[in-house]
Amino acid sequence: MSNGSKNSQASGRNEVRERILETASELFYQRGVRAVGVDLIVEQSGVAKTSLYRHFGTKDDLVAAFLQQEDLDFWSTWDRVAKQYSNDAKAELDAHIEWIGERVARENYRGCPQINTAAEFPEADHPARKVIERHMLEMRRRLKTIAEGMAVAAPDKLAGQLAVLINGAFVSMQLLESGEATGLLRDAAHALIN
Amino acid sequence: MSNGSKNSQASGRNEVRERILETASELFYQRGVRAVGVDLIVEQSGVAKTSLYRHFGTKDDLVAAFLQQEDLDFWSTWDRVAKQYSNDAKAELDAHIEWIGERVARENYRGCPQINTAAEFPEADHPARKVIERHMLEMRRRLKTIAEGMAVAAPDKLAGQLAVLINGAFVSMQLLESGEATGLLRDAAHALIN
DNA sequence: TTTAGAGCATACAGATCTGTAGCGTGTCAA
DNA sequence: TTGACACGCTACAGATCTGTATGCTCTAAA
Repeated sequence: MSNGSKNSQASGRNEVRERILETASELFYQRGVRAVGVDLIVEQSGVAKTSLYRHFGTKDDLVAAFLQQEDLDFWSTWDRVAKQYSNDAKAELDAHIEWIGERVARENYRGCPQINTAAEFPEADHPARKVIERHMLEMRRRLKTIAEGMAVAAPDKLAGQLAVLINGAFVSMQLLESGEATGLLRDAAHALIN
Repeated sequence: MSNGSKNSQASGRNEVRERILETASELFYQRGVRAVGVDLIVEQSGVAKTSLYRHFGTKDDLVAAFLQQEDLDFWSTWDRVAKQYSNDAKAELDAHIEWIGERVARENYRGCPQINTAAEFPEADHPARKVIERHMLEMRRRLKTIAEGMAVAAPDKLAGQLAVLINGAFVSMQLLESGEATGLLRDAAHALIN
């Protein structure tokens, strides 16, 4: 029972915190935040409830930490791809569209965590809200940089269109065939650029 | 206190049912479904809890009824607009984009109810799921009909792109300026058509 | 006039939720 | 060796959740 690893706190200093966050992220994403109680997170991560509250204070803060981590991972993938096309904005955009399209087509894909959580927590003062807003603005900012690299007439406008398009792909699993996303996004993006 | 109207069941035969559904819809949409308990709906609609359960069976069924009603209203607006451009697909599309853009810019806009609820209820067998899927497919179907009316090369593909774009607008309040949606959508749609 | 049923009100069962208290144990640094 | 602390475990407080039971009133139809 409990968990496989038997080291209590030997290896990493924040091993417990990470295990909680990982378990919570998986559950929050797959089932929805409000559908997952802290008791379930505690049970599945094999951790004491007191540890969860020591590290995160409240469930709302844990939700914010979840989105913060997702945000970090998302831009980390973005950066890794961007690095390969440092002087070709058009190719960089295509590459982003490709991995995003692939991600959307994955088996257990459940949409963008930021968008999903925004749907669950409308309250403007919820700690997750700040993370979500930052994430959205960052998306448009990065797309604008790429648009500027392509020397289009209105980079900010194109960035907005691309951002809307990408967000649309995140929430349109129901009406896209499996694997349709990448091609659809790419063709749409090219049409918008011209 | 309670409710203004003092007629218990005089006027409409389903007046109680409608009052419950209206109140629930408002609350579900503004606060999120899981955040709203049936007790709150009962209190705000000035109705007995037993009446709620007599009419809707379970909360999940009430959620499905909520989405069904939203679906109905949405296509009702769509049809009213479509009727005015029965022989001009391009103009019809522009008109749809306009009212959708306006809706997205509204003060208390909180996104598409279908998309929001899908984020809250991943379970494939939830009664709301059927409604959501139907709604999404209907969106693409209607856009395809319009695309065919415009005699483009690949109507279904264009319909998919437009549907993704519109869904994107529904979830991108955070990154669009107020009033930016309509113009952005229209220009993007025109670019996609050519 | 009687009867079926729609609605209201209250109370409650039973589950689940977030968060805390109290206590024992092992580790690491002083 | 001793003290600080992170962690686990159990139990619980207090709120809230969905759904049901019970009993009353009023209306509409038979």
